[in-house]
Amino acid sequence: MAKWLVKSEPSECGIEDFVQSAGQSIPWDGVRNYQARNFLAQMSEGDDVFLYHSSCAQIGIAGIVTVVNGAYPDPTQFQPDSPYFDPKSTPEKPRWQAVDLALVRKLPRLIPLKELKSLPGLEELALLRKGSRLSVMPVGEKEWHIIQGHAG
DNA sequence: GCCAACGTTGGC
DNA sequence: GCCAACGTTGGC
Repeated sequence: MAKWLVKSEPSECGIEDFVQSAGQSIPWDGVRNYQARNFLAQMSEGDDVFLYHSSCAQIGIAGIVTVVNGAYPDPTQFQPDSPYFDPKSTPEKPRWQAVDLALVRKLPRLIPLKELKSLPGLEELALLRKGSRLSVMPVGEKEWHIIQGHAG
């Protein structure tokens, strides 16, 4: 099973939203970057995903979620009122994808970005590469275990 | 708020 | 196809 990491501002959708959704899935929509979209499309049911909090007071990995529904056309691209509306996309040829995610567990403590940067063996992690703005990215098995082991 | 890095757009 | 201008991301 593949492993992934998704970024989100907790004010938009963070680990607390998953905790409060009580096992219900949350649509992961609004991704409007082609590289991120391509990774979304590769997600399969049962894949595990790190949830990363960005642009906030406590930046870092906050929890683990899982893919409960693989990629489907992101409905927000067809909604004129949505901030994610894309007039160039059509239902016949949808441009953007979404997946459904649900909580696995909130980490006992958030792993701060600074700490991730200090961990040996994470040099390949796209998250830590300079200038990386990718919001959906694969995580290697090795990196996954390093991070999860560190989370305790 | 600042600013570096990046992605996208659009004129040519 | 090139590339400058612009908008966005995201850490600090």
